[in-house]
Amino acid sequence: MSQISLTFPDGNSRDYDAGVTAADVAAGISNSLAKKAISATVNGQHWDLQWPITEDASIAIHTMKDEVQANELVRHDLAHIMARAVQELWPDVKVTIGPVIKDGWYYDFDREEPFTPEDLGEIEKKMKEIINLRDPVKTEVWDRDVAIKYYEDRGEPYKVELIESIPGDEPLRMYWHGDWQDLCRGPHLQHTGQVPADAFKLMSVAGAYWRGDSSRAMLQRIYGVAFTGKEKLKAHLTMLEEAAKRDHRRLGREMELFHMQEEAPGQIFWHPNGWTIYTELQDYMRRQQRAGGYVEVNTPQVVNRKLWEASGHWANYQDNMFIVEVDEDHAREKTVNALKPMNCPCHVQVFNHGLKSYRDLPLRMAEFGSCARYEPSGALHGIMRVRGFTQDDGHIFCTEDQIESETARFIAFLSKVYADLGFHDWTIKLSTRPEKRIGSDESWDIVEKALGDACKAAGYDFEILEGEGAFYGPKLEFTLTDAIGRNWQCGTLQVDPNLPERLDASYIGQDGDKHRPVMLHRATLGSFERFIGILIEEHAGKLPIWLAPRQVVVASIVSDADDYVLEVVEALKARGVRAEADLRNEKINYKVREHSLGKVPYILACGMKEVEERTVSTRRLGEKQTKTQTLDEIVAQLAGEATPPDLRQDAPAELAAE
RNA sequence: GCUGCUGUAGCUCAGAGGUAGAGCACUCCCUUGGUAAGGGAGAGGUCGAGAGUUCAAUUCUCUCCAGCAGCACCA
Repeated sequence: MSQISLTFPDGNSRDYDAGVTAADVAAGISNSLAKKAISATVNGQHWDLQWPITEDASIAIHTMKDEVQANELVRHDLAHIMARAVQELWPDVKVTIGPVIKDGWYYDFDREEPFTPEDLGEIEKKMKEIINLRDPVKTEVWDRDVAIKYYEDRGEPYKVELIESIPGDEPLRMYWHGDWQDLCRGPHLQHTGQVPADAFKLMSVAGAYWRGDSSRAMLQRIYGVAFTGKEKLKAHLTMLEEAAKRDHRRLGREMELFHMQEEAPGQIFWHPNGWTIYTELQDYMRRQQRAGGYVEVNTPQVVNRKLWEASGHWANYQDNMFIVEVDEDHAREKTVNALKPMNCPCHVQVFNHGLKSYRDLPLRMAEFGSCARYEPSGALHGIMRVRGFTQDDGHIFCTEDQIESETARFIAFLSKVYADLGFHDWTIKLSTRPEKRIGSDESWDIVEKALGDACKAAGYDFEILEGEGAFYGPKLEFTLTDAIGRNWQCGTLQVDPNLPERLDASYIGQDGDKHRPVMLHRATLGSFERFIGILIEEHAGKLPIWLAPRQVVVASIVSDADDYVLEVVEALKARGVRAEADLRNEKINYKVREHSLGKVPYILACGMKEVEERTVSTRRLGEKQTKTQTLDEIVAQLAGEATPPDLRQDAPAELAAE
């Protein structure tokens, strides 16, 4: 038998018979490692302990201490254990697939009756029994025909379909957890007892389409989360609770920011508090865009279908548009219109009005454009996914040569905005040509390269999303990470030579001929509505003071201080601070509690002592400690702190120390 | 849009085949209290909408609407 050489992480190597398994290798090292081992990495590939190794390779044996591998195996084995538990409880249930996902796994089942929450409890119990059996996990490679016949005989049509979709040259691997069998590419643990029985939880059950195809059967998907230890599960569940506490729908209600009601599904009734955040953010963006060389425009909401036909939206996007037919009794002429789902066609109309010269390019046109999209009902989510929203939209009309510099310029713009808004952790993704596309390969080459080079020139790395571009051009997506680790795609930049063509945009070049400009669609926040949702969740409602709807509440401790409280409020308002008086007949404890829950950044309490000394007792949100400050001092301080970040440097000199 | 669940006072929720209840919030009264809930009284609901079964429906059935979770969608 031939020999192979295996190299260990410490650099040492040893010879083994070809076909040796990682389990044999571990056993050769020590008894305890043989027991503790869960898998190996062989030549960089995650490797089942049972798989034979047939050539020289690097090898590392993993134990539960190797978090990455351990998590994957635990979750993967739990998927099988759950499927086994379900089939032991309900033998008629058909199994499909069960992959590992972030923090856990899911498994899709075909079963007549839905699983109930009580069912989940039973399944969990059964899973723990299976874990305690410490059944060995075994694996074999099967012939295709044998596997298909096996599943046909067992009445598992989904498995048959799966096997049929696996390329013919790939070996089909079977795994057993005890007597229960599943098709699986592995790797898996040594035995079910290696799964920690106290570090997983079944979370929910929901419908999911077979193979993600909405025209196919709806299966029932059970989600679970699992970790390598009990404490980690607990930490995860705590994080979920934290996320629930931050839910912008709940905070929006509690902080009286907005509401929604069934007469206008997917649209927002902004209340004074919420609208303050909105306008503050919009004012900020407007200043940034002016400084960034944009001209601002505003275009119609209700636009005749002729324009949408010309732009291509009527053919490709109609299902998502609100169609507005004007009644003949009320109008001179019956017309069919649509609420604009996007601003771009209207911006081209502005561009087309009057002759444009190459000297006008790049022309950066911005609009806080109110758009309406008929989103599928199931897609709606608070103010994050709505049917009526406003984009911080912009279109840059430029030449192909200017794409790179304009892209670099936009990245710098976006970077400043995100930093001002407190987001320092964000990434760029470059989506390249999809299969279904227009335009020549040469022009795709040029434009994709321009986007990539612009990122590099701006000093940013990017990830490539192969084939994810729009049919007309590649795009950059800007994704930020929030305080609890969630990712939100907000900014975007898309290259579009198509729409100028369709809507016949042109400029006069240096040569005196007409040329076609390229359009860059770009947005920084995406939509104000969604971005405000993100901000609310990012800060758990405790917004930075410049965005906080109510920045200061001045509360009287005794009613004899009321006049002074009003004077303090006026002094703050005169400096542009959003201040309110609370003169209600309540104890200071009550007022502090209420405004703390309302996330007001500052509470200034005034009793007779403050009246006599012309001071206030300052309490910052979340701090127990209060501080006595003179009226002048607190007014100057708050006027400084409440200034938007982009205006800070212009703040009066007295605030420079802030 | 699909599957499942849900819809009772402004909010959070309880309840039953015989036309409703709690806490908080709200209004009024007492209380002027020093940093996360002082006390008392009062007002407030076509039980999501429509139809059906029934002597009787908010409760049971059906349809619709909306919300929640997931899936699909997000040219």
